[in-house]
Amino acid sequence: MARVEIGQHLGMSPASVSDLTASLLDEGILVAEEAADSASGLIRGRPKTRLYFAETLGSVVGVWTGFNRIELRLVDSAGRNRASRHIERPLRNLGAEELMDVLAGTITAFAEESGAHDVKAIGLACQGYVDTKDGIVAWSPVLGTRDLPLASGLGDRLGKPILIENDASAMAFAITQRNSDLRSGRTACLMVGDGVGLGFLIQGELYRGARFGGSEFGHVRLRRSGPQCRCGGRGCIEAYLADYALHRDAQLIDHRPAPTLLLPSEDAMESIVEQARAGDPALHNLFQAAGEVLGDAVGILIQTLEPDHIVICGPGTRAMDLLRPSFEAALDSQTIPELRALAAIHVVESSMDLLTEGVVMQALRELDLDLARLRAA
Amino acid sequence: MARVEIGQHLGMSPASVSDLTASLLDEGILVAEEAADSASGLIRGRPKTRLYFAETLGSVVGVWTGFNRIELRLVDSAGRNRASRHIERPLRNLGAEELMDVLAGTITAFAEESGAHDVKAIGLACQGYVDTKDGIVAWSPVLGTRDLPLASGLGDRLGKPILIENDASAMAFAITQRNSDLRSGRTACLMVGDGVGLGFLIQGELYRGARFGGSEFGHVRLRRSGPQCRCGGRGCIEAYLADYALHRDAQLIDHRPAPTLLLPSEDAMESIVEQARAGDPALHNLFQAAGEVLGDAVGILIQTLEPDHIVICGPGTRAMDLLRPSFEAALDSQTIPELRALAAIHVVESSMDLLTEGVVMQALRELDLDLARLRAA
DNA sequence: CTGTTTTATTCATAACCTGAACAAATGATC
DNA sequence: GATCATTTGTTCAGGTTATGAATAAAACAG
Repeated sequence: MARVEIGQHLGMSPASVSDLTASLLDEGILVAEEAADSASGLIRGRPKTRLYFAETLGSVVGVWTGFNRIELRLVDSAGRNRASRHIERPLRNLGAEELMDVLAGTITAFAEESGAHDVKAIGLACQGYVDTKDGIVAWSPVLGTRDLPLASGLGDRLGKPILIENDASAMAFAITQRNSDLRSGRTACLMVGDGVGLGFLIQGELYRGARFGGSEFGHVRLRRSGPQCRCGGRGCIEAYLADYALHRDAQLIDHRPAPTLLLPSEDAMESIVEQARAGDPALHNLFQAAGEVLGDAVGILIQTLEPDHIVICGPGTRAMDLLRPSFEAALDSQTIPELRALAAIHVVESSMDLLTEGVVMQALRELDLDLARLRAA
Repeated sequence: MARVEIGQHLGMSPASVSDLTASLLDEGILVAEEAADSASGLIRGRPKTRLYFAETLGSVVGVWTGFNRIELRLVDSAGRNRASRHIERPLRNLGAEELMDVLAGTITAFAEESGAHDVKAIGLACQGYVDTKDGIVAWSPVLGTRDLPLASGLGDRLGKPILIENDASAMAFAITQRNSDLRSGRTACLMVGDGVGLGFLIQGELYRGARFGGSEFGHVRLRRSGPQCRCGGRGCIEAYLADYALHRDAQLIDHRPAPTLLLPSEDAMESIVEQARAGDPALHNLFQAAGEVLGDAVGILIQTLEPDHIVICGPGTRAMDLLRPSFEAALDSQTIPELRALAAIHVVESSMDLLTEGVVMQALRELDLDLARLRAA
């Protein structure tokens, strides 16, 4: 970003920006563009010199822990992706200490094999209600324990600051960071995949509820006596829309094999979608019911929060064509048209690896703030 | 509030507060307490001298427009209540121009008979989705028209700035202004009365959705084929809990007379509640079903927003004893216990006249900002 | 009457941002 | 290719705002 643009974003005069950036450049925190790329073409005037964060300020590891998978990503302080990989590893039946040992070991091994010796912080996205201030997983559908002090546990093992975030919030953050339109006003990101989660942002900042967590919108009960959900309740939004729910119901319809690793693979889900597209009426009904629930869910969001943007994202968007007719019918039937019209609905195809991007971005931001604090001292 | 307290609230040093308040005292905007009230008792040290807004800076009229009633209140710039009254007047079948004529006439008459010649602004609370920035009623369950430019229409007639707010938001604001606990964290105020509305506050500031309106939570559909709602939909929260809904169903049970003025009076509602308390099983069931819906509604709020405080307010709290058993059962059955435990639930008995207090407070605040702008210029 | 406690004020100072003028770097034009 | 227009970035003096430290003021305690 060039100095003028920074000024416009912050509502500051160019003079101030120049002043502040000069000292940051001196300290090596920022680096100026090598310029002379020319080929700028038709713009008159002195060309902008963009400023970047130096890439030598340390790197950050972003981690997503799923039901049976760990996604890892290494990013340097300039925001460039340095390495990423994922590991199949069931985490379901581990005790608290064991879980943290496995995570710490995996992260250390990943950093080493990526040749990163300057890891400054670790960002972790996980399912459930996360106390983002104290780094505690207050409740999770996949962990047996509750009030798990994940940040301090990993911090003790790795000796680095740990940032924890709900996975849907992390994805919502990544998506809004990529699309500046979504950073103005209120944006509700509904992530459909392994589960259903909501990340809600006001003017680009993640909404925080009590204990500084996000939302457990996926476990809102839509149908009093609906299907079983893994949270223990019945009729939750998730119990219709999550991969595990769709696969469970598909198994009853056509006796396909149960997933080998507890949760269905992407291939297994694709196969359900393909067969439904090919015309299998029972599977088609499955997606019709899911679409209806999605419409009801978005309807609740509109009537309650009246967001400017609603984003439907996550692997579940793979079946959006099958969901759409019943989704739109349900949405229209339950919202006041004048209010419905105020919300723009976006479908963003995104896989789970966007999650690590989200937590990395947040961890980098925290790092920046730390830098600011260091400089102040 | 004393200077020290102002400093604590604003996170400023006493020196700065002293400096700023001195100039405001000079200009006559603030007035210092006459002190020497003594009787302070056990506190050592120099006694605080509280500062108040002068009462000579003009007054504000707060108005609530209901289905068949107009509530009015006159408050001076010191925040003291000067006059209030209410008028029975059906507003339902008026056209836009006619409605604004009636309102303007009523407000002028009220100000005159109260001897207020220094009315500086008017705050108006009304049902429906209100664009608080442009002063437009985008949608309302009681008005035929949509996108009614109420603020500019009344502004033209009265020649004064008009502030419009959703009625539930106005009541929520008044309640949080009275109880400082509710101004920290996130507070969801569910107002049950003529209709059902939600005012949601984050750190004491009203949440604004798209077009700067609030929430139409009362028209979230809880039951797919539930009872008819006045919004045109079916199974809305309001269609179970609002006075008109309870009275409509009570009429079917015991053939009581229809309300004379479209909406049931407080007496009529009291009589239903009394008979249910006395043991009428069908009426008792009515409140049981309503309590269940209230529990589901609060459950959605907890799972979606995870507020620190939930306030149930409005005339509907008159039957809280009847609602409570099914309310708590429904709430517990649909929320994750760990999340349920994070929200404190308060029941605040409040009648509709608290609404005018809410809009007056907001209008006064706007006036203060205007003052600040004037001083700056 | 002196000491303690809390509130409020004074004042020099530091931090921060800004407008205005100016320098720099490019495209456009004749 | 010299000059002008246009946009970016810098320098600098000055204004606003908040602050810490010292001090005064107003009460109670013993």
